[in-house]
Amino acid sequence: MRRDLLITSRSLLDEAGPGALSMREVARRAGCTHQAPYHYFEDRESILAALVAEGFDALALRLEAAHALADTQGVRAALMASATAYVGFATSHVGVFRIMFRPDTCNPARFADVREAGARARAELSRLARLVHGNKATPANATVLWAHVHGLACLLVDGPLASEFATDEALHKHLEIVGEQFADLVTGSAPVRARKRGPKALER
Amino acid sequence: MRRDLLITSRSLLDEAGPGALSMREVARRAGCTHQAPYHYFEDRESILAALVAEGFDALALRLEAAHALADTQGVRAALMASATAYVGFATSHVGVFRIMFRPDTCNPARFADVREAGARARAELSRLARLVHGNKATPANATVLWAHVHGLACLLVDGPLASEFATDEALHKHLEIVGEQFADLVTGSAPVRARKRGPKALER
DNA sequence: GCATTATTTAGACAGCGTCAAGTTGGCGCG
DNA sequence: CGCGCCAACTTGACGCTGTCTAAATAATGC
Repeated sequence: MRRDLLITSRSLLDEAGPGALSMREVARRAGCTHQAPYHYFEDRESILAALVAEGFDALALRLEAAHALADTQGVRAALMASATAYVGFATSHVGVFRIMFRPDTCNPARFADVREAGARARAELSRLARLVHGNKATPANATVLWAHVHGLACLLVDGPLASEFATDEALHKHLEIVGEQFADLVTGSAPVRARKRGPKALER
Repeated sequence: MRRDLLITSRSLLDEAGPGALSMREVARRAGCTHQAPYHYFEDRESILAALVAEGFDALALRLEAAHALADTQGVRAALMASATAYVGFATSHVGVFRIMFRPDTCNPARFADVREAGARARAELSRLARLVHGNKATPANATVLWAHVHGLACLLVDGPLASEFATDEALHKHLEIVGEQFADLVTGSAPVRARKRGPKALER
């Protein structure tokens, strides 16, 4: 039943946003009385917290898988895969992603499991920064990296960019361009010598 | 009175988040009955929309001022100032910034002025991208730029990074480091040239 | 002074989260 | 079997919310 409530809640979240997720609506859809969910969740926020924690875990998992590509396909591939993983998670779990970084909707201070799952995801990003920058990696490197993928995900999920990339193909194509550019940026000057524009790249 | 309601609303938003901004609480603080605000705003969302539109305008203004630095202090300075302006706006207008990119709280589709103000702010970012990348600027350039500052702002405002930069000095210091790095990244090889070749950086 | 309009008020309604208390059904134990 | 017990769930209430309707007051133009 607990599982049922969570599934119901998630679809509610995806369909109509956190504002539409009411204790009573969840109960209604789950086919029980308005008070039944209180046996599994202390309050409304606890339902959201459970979903958020799950979300962070899923995100960490995706990032981990992307990281693993480094062995077979190189650092750059791992970096781009990570970016795609982050953004991909956001766009395919819109409802949950939206509230994962909203302390006024789901306050991590209240939920240890949210904090822990969040830390796992974050650690994965730091690990990626170390992969990219080697021993010289600083916290700022990780921040820049995180900020970039997070910003992209936010803008896509919350509209401003989404309207321009309605279809999945358009989105994917753009992700590749931006991802390329992003990889260039994060890896620093390295791609300049490595990539397409050739020698001329140095002077422009 | 309309002004009064907006001011009251904004402080409410800053103090306790959008969830605490109720039509009735605003009325209470403004010292009128619970129905009076309806004469100036169609519904609750309209109050938020008015604040959001103001927010986008203020943001555009800040970005414009930062952009102007390009003439006297160079492109790089303008770029860093823009980043600081964006993040600075977010951290000093937390309440409003939080809802500026939340379609489920303030839906731009409903409010033309929100869309227009948003477009102005966005145009300012595109202009910045053109400044940085010259004629070769692509939409992707602007997107990368926007994503980066936006991500940074979000992470700072919504907690994950805020906890690490409690004091203003710490934040400012970090912003400089990240800003530097960010400027390096976005300008691609430019900073390399700028640093090594000096004055020639101006020629472009 | 009067009519019209802009403001503001009062009251009602359904829906919300949540507290308190009651009901049901299954399990171990004497 | 009867008993207590505990978990799962129901029922009913409370004050809060946004918003509809209608009435009352204040301001304005003639």
